[in-house]
Amino acid sequence: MAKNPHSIDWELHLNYLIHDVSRLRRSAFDRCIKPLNLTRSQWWVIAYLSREDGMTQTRLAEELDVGKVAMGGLIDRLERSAFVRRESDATDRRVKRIFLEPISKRLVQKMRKINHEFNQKILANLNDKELEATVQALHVMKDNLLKYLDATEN
Amino acid sequence: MAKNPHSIDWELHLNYLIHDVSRLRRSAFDRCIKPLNLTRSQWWVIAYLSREDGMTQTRLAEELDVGKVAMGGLIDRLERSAFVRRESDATDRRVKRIFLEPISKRLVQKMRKINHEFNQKILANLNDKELEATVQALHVMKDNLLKYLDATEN
DNA sequence: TATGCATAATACACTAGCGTACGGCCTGAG
DNA sequence: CTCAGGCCGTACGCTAGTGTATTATGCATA
Repeated sequence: MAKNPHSIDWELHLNYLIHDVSRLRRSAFDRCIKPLNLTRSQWWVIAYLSREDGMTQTRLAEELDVGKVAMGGLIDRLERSAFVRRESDATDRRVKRIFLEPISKRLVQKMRKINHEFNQKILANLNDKELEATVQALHVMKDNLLKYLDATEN
Repeated sequence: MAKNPHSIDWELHLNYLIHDVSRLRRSAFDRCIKPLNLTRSQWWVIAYLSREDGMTQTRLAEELDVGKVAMGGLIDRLERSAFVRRESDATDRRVKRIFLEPISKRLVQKMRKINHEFNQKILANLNDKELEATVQALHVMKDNLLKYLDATEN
């Protein structure tokens, strides 16, 4: 490993690591909740709805930071599996509000527990100082990225 | 923010951060190389081929840690855009070897430069100590994930 | 009131990834 | 030599995300 953390090797290493951890976490978590017949993305939709039932599709898309089209598809599939239902808004006929079906509400507690246990496993062998430094560094990177995206927008 | 780094809030925070940074980096980089008419995944294929031209599809899939099917599709698109070409192996008629077309070879240097500048921007405002701690923590998380995936395999 | 702009959801086309199944080819054990 | 099992690439079907265009509705303003 190169000594200078700003060398090309370090850059690549860090980027690959972030990519890998994110990807591995995704597939590990998907496997973890497979028995519930849910995907990670669908899990998130239910989790957000559990805190505020009856959100708008567009609002949900913004909360999860995903395109409206992607959210529409997610809700299609969740509706097909009867985890969720669409209801037209009474006062604004353009909007459709998404509500959890009872089965999803019953799942939420179980999902939270699974999520917690999963995170415990993944964050094992890390002490507080390391976690803190990591969170801080990732924050800086995120800010840099948002600045970049903002600057090159359009 | 909770004081105990192993609280539920911290877990969520860190996980969202990793997810966000990975996702934002992906879209920022995609935007960054858009002028080259390449996607990030296609970029990686060319980058790996530039170090060893004529790799097997399966080998490439392993290197990039992606399924053989996904790799096949990537190469389809790269071949359609004339960045690479498939050649049947002389001695083993099952395998197809992938070679860079001259245009890709000419792109590699430019891509490396773009990549380096991009990383500089994203890692700005981070000192060596923070980077080091982050790399180490991510390594631990990656190991935990690999262990988990290995244990639940099948 | 009428017009014109903004917004909600959707349609369409694309890239990317996963899992499973399959045909063609190689190879090693008998 | 044969053939059984393994490997290479691919077909198919699925989830998920992107961007752009479209339709219907709401709303503000002239």
